[in-house]
Amino acid sequence: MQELEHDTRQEIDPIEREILAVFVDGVRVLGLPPSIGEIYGLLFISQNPLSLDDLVKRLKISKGSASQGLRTLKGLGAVRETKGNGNGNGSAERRTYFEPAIELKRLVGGFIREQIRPHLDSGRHKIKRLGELAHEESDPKRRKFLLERTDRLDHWIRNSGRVLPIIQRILGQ
Amino acid sequence: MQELEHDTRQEIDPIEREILAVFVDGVRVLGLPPSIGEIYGLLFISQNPLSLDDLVKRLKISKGSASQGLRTLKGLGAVRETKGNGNGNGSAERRTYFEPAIELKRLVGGFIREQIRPHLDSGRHKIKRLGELAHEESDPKRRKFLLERTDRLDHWIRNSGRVLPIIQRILGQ
DNA sequence: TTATTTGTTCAAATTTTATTGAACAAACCG
DNA sequence: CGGTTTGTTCAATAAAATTTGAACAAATAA
Repeated sequence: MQELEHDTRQEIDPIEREILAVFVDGVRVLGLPPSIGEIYGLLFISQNPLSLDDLVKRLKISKGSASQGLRTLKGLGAVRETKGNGNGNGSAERRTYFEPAIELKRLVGGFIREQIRPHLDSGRHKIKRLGELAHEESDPKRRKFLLERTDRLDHWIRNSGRVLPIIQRILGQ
Repeated sequence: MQELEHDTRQEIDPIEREILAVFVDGVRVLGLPPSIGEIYGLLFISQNPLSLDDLVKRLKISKGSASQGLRTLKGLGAVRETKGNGNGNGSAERRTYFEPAIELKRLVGGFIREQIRPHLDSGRHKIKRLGELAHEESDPKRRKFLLERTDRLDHWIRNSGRVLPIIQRILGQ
């Protein structure tokens, strides 16, 4: 079957290249790999949904990278799938197309859910356990000190948890 | 000169080991290397200030790592120097000792100042430039779309900036 | 049925980041 | 002065994270 054109020029022009760079920098701050910044960035500046294959061709990355990157982005709620005719004509299409979620609220929510909450939760558990261990310290002075410090850690975690919904509320406009 | 004992036992016991692990995990989330988590962690659970040499011996890390880690932590405002007699006896001491800043407010403030603000600022500049580039796009439809998107990026950055002082306020108790 | 398209997985290769350790400098001591 | 202590720097090395690409599976088509 003949490949139809649908805004999938091959080359990435200079302004696109710069936008991608901004996203690569952005996701690095969040602890995500460059390929994810490129994938999300290209979706962000594309007027039509793109398929995995489009990403591979235009970004010149491997299918493996594209597949894993899309999985992560889906997990973050940062991309949506639009099954079928993403190419705009009426033909049947079984390929999956992707478009970016561009509402900051949604992006932040996904990041908090996937990357922050799990760490806070596991942190809370570990610190709870630390408190128990501290109780077993034999030297009373040392025990008091350790309990003080584990208690402080506990406060840190609690306060961090409290701040998240507020962040979401402020960014959700 | 004879080395005096001042709570600088050589070995790290199991509870200390676990606390260090919590800090190593914690700083990884912030994009900092493990050695920094270990250094801050050991200071956090020490009842006396420690010298660079104490860190090297107890954590079994190189002098280079300890020196660079301490520099980063100082830059973040996460450790303070206490020049001179950190060992508690009255003897003259020219070695520098370090203690951790344990107020969450201060830690968060330092992190925002050193790691978040600079990225937001450079992001703002890059995005401003992207907007200018988008104006030069020749295809009117494409230009409109790109301006829409760069404008959205601009809003993201602005909102992110707005949230920081609020975070600091909430965590500052 | 076989051939083709679409996408996933994961071991190996690559790239990036962190750590080491030796050379160096500065400050103090005798 | 020479010797020692304290700490920094940075090129080389080690370790960790990312990316590739080939093997594989599932779904459709012929």
